[in-house]
Amino acid sequence: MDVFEDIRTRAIAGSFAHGEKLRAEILRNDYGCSASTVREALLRLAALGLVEFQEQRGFRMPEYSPERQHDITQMRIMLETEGACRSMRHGGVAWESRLNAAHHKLSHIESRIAAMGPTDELAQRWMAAELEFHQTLLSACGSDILIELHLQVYNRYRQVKAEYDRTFLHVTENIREHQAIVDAALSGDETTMRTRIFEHFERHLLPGRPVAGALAALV
Amino acid sequence: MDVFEDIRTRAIAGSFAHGEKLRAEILRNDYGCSASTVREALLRLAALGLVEFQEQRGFRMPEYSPERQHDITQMRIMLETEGACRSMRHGGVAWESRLNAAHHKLSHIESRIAAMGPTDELAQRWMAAELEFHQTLLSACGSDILIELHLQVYNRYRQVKAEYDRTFLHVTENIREHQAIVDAALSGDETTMRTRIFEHFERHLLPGRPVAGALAALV
DNA sequence: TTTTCTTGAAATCTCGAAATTTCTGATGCA
DNA sequence: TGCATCAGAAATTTCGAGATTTCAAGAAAA
Repeated sequence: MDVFEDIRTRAIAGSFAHGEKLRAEILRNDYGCSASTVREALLRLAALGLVEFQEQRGFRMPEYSPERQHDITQMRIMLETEGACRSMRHGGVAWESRLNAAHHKLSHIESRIAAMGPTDELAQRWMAAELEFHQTLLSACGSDILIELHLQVYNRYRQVKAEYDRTFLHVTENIREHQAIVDAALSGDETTMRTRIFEHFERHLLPGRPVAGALAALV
Repeated sequence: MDVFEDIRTRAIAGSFAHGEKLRAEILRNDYGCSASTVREALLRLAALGLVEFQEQRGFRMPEYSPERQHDITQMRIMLETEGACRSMRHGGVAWESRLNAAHHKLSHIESRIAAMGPTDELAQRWMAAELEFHQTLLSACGSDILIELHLQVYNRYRQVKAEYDRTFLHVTENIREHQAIVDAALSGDETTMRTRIFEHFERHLLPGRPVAGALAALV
């Protein structure tokens, strides 16, 4: 079993509490491997910001704070607007149809959740489809490093919002907002795209707080 | 000795050739520690993008390509304009004077290099002062994650430009461009700041290539 | 009561050897 | 020659034990 991948998933899905200590000696039991192997996985997660590492003091989950959520959300808005706008320029029809397909898959899952409530299996499929949609949005931007940084921020976002996600309030709004983003992509207007992405994230920002540079014009 | 820190410095300063293989068994000799300790350091560097890691195939330095340089430069422009503009809003006089001090220190070193040529000791001090200046630029932006991502990108940039840096062509232009950025900070005009940062990096972008979203307006 | 010291327990980090996987190049076959 | 196969060598990864450091609780001092 891939220890790194599995711990990463758990760290994102909220299996560990905020601030919880992660002991290699304990986690090894879940995987039947040595503590060193777990330690290796944790070190890599730490470098991605999903786990905190202090020398001689081991690993722990990051603490939750509203400021951290605001900060991460702002960064997602920034990276996704930039990436989406670049994709609009260089992606062409191929990109538009991939985006459409990703949205279709996602909204299908979201409708079922809205109708029958969130089962574990649906929640898991939603996680994958949500990531795929947002990655498709950036996929034609032409910048490897933008895509890489976005994945880092996306993972941290999921981690912060883990328990929020499980409730699936706002599914209906989500469907509408995602659709609005797809429409913006097809319209070809970058300002519309920026606005739509901002609106998608707006409710996760702290109210009454100054908003980022390039974003300010949208408010 | 801190193995991680030292290998990081070497990876940035250009001690290793592009594409060179990094064997833990070899590097351990430089530090008198076990291969596992070196491996741990390399894993962390890999997660930062300074070293490439492939499962069962070890570590190697990233290959150089003009596209990679362009990509990293664009990302630096994006993150630094964003960070600098936010700092201008929230930093106040305290930030302005810190920026002034950092620039003074940097330009002092740059003048000496321009006059007497780049000794090893001056080059090392330049590296530290250059980083400090650009970090000071972002230091009042209020976003931990922006600062963290910027450091990642900055390190990759240094790595890509390692041998270029050692020549110290353009020292004179650098002094002028850094001064122009400080002036923009004092003027309080964000558009000026964006332009100045773009001009500082312009010569490291590929000519005749479409430029990033928010940047396009400046060209 | 509060602070500092001591000390045993627990956690973290390092190590070298063993297990596993990949690489190399030599051999055999078409 | 060109291609597949198969050792042996080399590199990578895993492992558990031992060394080092931190943590926690109680005793001594202020």
